[in-house]
Amino acid sequence: MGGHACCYKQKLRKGLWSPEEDDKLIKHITQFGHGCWSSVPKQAGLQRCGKSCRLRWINYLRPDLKRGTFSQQEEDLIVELHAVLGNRWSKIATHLPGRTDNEIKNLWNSCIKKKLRQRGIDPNTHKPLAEVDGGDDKAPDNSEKNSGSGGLQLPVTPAVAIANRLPTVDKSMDESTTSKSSATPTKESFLDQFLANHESSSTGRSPNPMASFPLPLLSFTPDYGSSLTTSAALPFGSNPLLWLNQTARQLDATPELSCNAISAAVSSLSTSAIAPPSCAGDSTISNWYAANCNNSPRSSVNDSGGFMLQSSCSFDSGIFPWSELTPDKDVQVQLGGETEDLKWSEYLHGAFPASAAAQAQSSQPLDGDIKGGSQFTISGLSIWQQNQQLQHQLQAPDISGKDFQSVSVGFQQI
DNA sequence: AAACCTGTCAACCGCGAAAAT
DNA sequence: CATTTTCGCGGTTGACAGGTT
Repeated sequence: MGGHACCYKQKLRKGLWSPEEDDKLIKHITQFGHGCWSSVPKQAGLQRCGKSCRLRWINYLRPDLKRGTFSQQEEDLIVELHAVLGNRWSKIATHLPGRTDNEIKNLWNSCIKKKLRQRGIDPNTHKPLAEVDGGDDKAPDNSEKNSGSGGLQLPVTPAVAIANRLPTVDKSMDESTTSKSSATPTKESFLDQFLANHESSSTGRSPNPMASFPLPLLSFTPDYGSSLTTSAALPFGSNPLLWLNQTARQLDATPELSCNAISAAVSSLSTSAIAPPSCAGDSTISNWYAANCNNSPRSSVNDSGGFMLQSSCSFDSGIFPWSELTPDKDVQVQLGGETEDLKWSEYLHGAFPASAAAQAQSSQPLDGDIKGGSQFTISGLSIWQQNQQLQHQLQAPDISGKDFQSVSVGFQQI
């Protein structure tokens, strides 16, 4: 195998990352942002190429990553999105907050494909295997196979049924944020709006974080095992909090509405960030990092099968960039209409490894090429503990409608 | 107990697009 | 406008762990 030209030239390290390297990278990025990736390794003192640093950060070290097993609803959503978007993993990943394209790609190749085949569905075309010649492993060509233009429409999965009704999916559609409004809420308009909302949220700066609620789509996917019913779907434009309350009542009356369904719903209430998992009652990133950021992924996986409730914290949908933060600058934190003053340095102490925080207090940004992409929204971390409580409620195996109502109250507080 | 098989996942590679020069 | 650099994406590889024979 060849290597990167830059790796050859500079004899850079390859392969697995050591904890020390991770530490360096985290410290550097939490202080200065990534800026130009090619300059990161030099500035962080790493013998890696910038590409490798970027990958490590995006796929493993970012604090807003949701780790652990995929829920059934997440898998369903991936299947649905794959039927529409094909192997555009990064696009699909934008609809699953806290998941990386690499993670989704791996899941698809190792798990979902097999499951679909076992159900007699061709994973590439999303059509019954019997109807697919050869069943080869070529990725779907969205603009052709899924457009459903002409020819006999064979029985297909709900996902491809929807996809077939869509206009040709091409790049221009991906980038479009315009949504077609329809007087009658057909499935087509549902999906159109779903995608439009997701596309707008995929920028990380969606004005309406509720726009990416996945339920309407999931409600069409009984074949994939979703336990959601149409009645549990959130109508677009409705108030999610009202929906939560209403669904809470349904829960009491409908115990078969599974916890997973709820988790999938609530997990999409905010698309911007994920609270680090497995740290209930111990809510610092340093602890989370100690528990999760090592080179033994198998030991760091949260196997609860549940989901991680998201806060409004994000490195990508930031309120202010790192470069604008000075160590003792007072920041105002929005908490559901209330503002809370705290010092940035205190905040760092509470949220990051002490060493990184200490360095942050004594350092200034390296140069002016820090990009907006390395921004950090402070509000989410400050409400972390609230999220931990909500996580506890939502991860309970037999969640009740009463619990769900308290979740709704919790969101109102957020 | 050893060899083999299988699944998972982090990381690498090459390419194209976008941005910078 | 051409060239170079940087970034992001999707495909692929290889290490590792656990299971099976």
